[in-house]
Amino acid sequence: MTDLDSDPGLDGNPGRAFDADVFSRRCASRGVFQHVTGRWSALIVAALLENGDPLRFAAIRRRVDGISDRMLSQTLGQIEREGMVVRTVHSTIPPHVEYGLTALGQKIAEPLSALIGIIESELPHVLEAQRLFDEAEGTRARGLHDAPS
Amino acid sequence: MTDLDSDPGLDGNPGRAFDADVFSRRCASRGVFQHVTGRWSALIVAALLENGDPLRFAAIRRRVDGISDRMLSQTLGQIEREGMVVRTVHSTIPPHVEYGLTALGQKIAEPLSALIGIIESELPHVLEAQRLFDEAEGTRARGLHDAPS
DNA sequence: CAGTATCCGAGAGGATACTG
DNA sequence: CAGTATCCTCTCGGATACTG
Repeated sequence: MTDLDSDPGLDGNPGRAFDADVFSRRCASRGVFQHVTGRWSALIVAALLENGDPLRFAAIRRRVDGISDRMLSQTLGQIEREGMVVRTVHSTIPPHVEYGLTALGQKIAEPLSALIGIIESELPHVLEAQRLFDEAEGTRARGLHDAPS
Repeated sequence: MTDLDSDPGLDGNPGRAFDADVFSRRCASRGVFQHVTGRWSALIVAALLENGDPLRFAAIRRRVDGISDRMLSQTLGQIEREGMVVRTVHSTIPPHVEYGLTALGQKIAEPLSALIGIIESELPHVLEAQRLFDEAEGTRARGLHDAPS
């Protein structure tokens, strides 16, 4: 369970096999999962995976449409801390900073990228489902929705 | 791009191939992506996928540790609206309601489940990366972190 | 059992301005 | 260019209480 309290080995033993469980509220993996699936993290790592090579700050901002400087900086810091991206600074003027995926970052990014592909291709079905659902909203209270007994 | 404004076919044509792009702020797929990767949706559909069969309200609440009645109800409603789960009511006393994945829901759940598996198995590495990162915080301002010029 | 209604606080996140 | 700092808003989501 990898409890945050009665912790059997969170302290520096990365080789050990944990029985991590994101479904448990107090497992550390839950927090990591929340971050990864956060508003911006997923899009950023997916953008990096899709690009293949490292990207510069401004390039990521351009690709991840709608993100603010503040959130980009903050989110990059977070996923860097979690070992998913590496930050490389070239001390030139003007500064040149690149962000690239680590091996861990790639592993994480792959299912996210797959998810994005599925959502994009299934979007019409989702929109249609929403339309049907909302339409049925008006049709309420007239004996429906029951499973056959 | 599937703009929400100059919309070329969001109105009831699920067969048509869209050029949906989740990286575009105004593409409808962005919203769907945000919902799917929301705080609870991913855990719920993953729980349903893992279980195989439909689950009852209380069973999901038990599995998705920490979720409140309110958020479970709200999130189920949302993903039902998006066509990922089906709600089946058996009009008995006490009421018996089951939630099961649709085909679409399964497609979505699969990469999420894969992501969960990766995070759980890589958790030790993430924790170690965090430790190293935080440790380096103190080691600042002494000429480091530069890429070789 | 399976929800809905209401209230409320914390924090995610946007806008703007400033810096190395 | 690549950020940080400050402020402020607004949504998410928890607690609690009630219903069919």
